[in-house]
Amino acid sequence: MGRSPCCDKVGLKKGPWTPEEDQKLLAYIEEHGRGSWRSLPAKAGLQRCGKSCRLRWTNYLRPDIKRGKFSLQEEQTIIQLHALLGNRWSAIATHLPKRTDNEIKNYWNTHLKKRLAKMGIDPITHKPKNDALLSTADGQSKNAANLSHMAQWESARLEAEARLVRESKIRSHSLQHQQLNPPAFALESPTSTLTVSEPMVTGLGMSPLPMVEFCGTTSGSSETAGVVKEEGEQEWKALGSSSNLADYKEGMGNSLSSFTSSLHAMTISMEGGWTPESLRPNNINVNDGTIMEEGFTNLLLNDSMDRSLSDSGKESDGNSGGSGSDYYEDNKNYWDSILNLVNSSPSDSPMF
DNA sequence: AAGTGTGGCAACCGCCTTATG
DNA sequence: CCATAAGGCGGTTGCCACACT
Repeated sequence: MGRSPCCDKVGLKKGPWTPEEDQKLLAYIEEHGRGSWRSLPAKAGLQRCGKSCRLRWTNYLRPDIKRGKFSLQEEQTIIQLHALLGNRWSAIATHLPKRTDNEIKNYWNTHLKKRLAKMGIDPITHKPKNDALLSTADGQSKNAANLSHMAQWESARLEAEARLVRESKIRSHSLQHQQLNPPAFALESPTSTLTVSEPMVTGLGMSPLPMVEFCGTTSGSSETAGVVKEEGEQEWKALGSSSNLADYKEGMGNSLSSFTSSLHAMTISMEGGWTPESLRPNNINVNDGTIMEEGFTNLLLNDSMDRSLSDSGKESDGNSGGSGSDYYEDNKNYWDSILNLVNSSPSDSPMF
């Protein structure tokens, strides 16, 4: 019944890995491949449990890991994907080849979360904090507008989440289809497999939407998707023609576009300040190709600026170590660069 | 120079899902 | 179909290095 008993944990070493242990694990995997993590420690001569070996390998020893400082581009990707996916680090890591979910998680917790918090952005919901929005100089009319904007913000986020759920449902439905008709295109990373099918009509009132799938490397998912994995593979590889690559890029762009276009809509509505007029639906033009980035940037910066102004005379809290205008410029550039990424065509995006 | 505080990161823990007999 | 182990994932902890007092 069931599998053979798990490794007994008596006498197994814990804590930091020594260079000797690393060498043993590396040597074994290079020679034999990963195989079963449970049996690996004994075969490799390690006094560790399989789980510990797997973690050490995936988070540190894997040859295709990029270490060191995160680039601005990577930061942007993390922030955007976290807005969409939340703390699904493995899913986020799918879009950052050579970075592990653990590394991304640590970087988020130690750097990005704090930075967003400092800027008055709730790192969990990715929307401006209530007090930040409500701390504007003049009174109630703006408060009402701000609350409306917050509702729109949340609405945009929920819409994106709903779309993800829809796609997930479609995915499960399409797995059978894929078994008969392998996907037109597939990407895979050492830790996950991503497949994209041809665009399909996904439901009532929805435009054709390429279907994007995120599959773990659990045995079966790759096979189901019609992808053959190679152990020790060091680079992502694209299976398919360049035209299919274009389809994939377009699909990924559409996948994220729900959330970002909603942000853009809000951006436009915010332009010119927090006025009731700006909230009218016809002021929201999602299809407008020219996105007014300044509005969103200003939203992100309003809080710090407001506080900076209202606290004039007081010492700044050391957010940037510089003057208020320096801080404003830094943040503005930061968020503008994020918006540039969002607004650029998918083919321009380094993400895709 | 010594003590203390803080940040960063590797590793562990526990839960959940998947695979297997 | 059920029980159970393996694998995967996210949250948390603990250690180490560096900064500050």
